[in-house]
Amino acid sequence: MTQAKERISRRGVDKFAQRREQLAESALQALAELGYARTSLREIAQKSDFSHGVLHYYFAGKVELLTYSVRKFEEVCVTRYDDVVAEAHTAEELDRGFGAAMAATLRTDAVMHRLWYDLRNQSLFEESFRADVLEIDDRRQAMIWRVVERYAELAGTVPQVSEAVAYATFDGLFQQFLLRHLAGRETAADELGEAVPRVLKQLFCTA
Amino acid sequence: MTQAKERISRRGVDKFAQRREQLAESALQALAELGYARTSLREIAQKSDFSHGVLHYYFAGKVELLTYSVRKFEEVCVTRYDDVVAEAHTAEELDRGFGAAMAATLRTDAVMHRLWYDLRNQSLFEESFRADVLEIDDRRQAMIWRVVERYAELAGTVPQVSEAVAYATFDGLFQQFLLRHLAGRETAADELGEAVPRVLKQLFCTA
DNA sequence: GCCAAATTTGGACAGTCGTCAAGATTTTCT
DNA sequence: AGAAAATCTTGACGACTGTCCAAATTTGGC
Repeated sequence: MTQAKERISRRGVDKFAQRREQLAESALQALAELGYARTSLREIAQKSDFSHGVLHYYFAGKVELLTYSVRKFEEVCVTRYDDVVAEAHTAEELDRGFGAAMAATLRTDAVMHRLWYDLRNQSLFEESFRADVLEIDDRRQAMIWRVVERYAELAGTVPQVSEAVAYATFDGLFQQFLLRHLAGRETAADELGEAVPRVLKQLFCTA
Repeated sequence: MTQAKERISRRGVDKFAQRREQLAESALQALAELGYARTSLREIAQKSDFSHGVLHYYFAGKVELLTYSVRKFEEVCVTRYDDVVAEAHTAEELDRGFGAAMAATLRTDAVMHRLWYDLRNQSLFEESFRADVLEIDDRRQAMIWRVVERYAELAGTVPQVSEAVAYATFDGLFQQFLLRHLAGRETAADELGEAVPRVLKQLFCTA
């Protein structure tokens, strides 16, 4: 019997925590492929190199595994556009770059974002994930706001909408084109990349 | 043995179809409460006055029941703001009314919209609902566009965004405040009602 | 009121699910 | 190398799922 807390391997790396990472990775893989409703512990184990029983050695139960996986998911999700912000030197560079980055995300990471929306929705029904989901959502909102603020700086204007509204706008945009993209519309990513700069500019319009 | 198609009762009303409606209603009730992932046929039957076996008398299986229910759901969902459009005589009346209507929807029908987002997300994983979901989404988009067009008419301007972008914007807005609302933030509906008119006006800004 | 058709019930079925624990295996330390 | 601890496998459990069906019940035409 081993408690999770007091675990230090000889070489200083925590092997226990390492396995948890590894299993959470497999969990995310299964979730992204199948969706929350159809992902079982046995499916997750099959994506890993272990048998299904091992999950209860590293996690107290399904909810802890999934909660941990959601937290891990966060890391990929909340810093995506930061280098676009860092590298842009003009407002036009920024809005074009932002649009291109979102389009690229849609093209390459569609299934991961499908998972994100699925988990966020589950949090509307289940209390368990809600806190983590809200925290991730806040950090995504902050990520978008960094883009908006940088644009304001570069263009010498001030945003006319709140942080929440700016995030809701781009998130809704992405989700909409994700739906179209996964439904097979080839042009979805291009359309998104084209729409984003225009919407960004519009956030600064004085009505 | 009775086939569904050739069924006409004495009084002209189709009792078979009536039961299907009734059961689909119970299905929607269960789905809205529990979410797609946790809704079973026995749960649905328990919401109705029947036993679980009857579902296979009126529907070929679970997917047909759910598909039928999704279609029924559509009716509630795609004409919600039409009277706001009809009654507004000035641009200001329209944007205020639209905001108030969305806020009211958030307050009274939060669980139904939670269901809608859940089903739309399921369609990203399962082929079965996708066609119906896309059709409903198109009609919701058209509903939003009617508001935008009417506003253009009243204000004497022309919208600067496409139909898809306009819909994505308001849908993202609603979804974001729905999350906050269901997470317990009391002010969410008010904030939404306040944000909507401003966003609507901004769709007409020439960047 | 009778009989056949339509409808409803409740249980059985084959799977799958999360959970758990006993035993086999591997790793680590002396 | 041998003992102890950590790790992994395997099979079992009770509960739940969608599906199907035989029997019970209700309905409608005569």
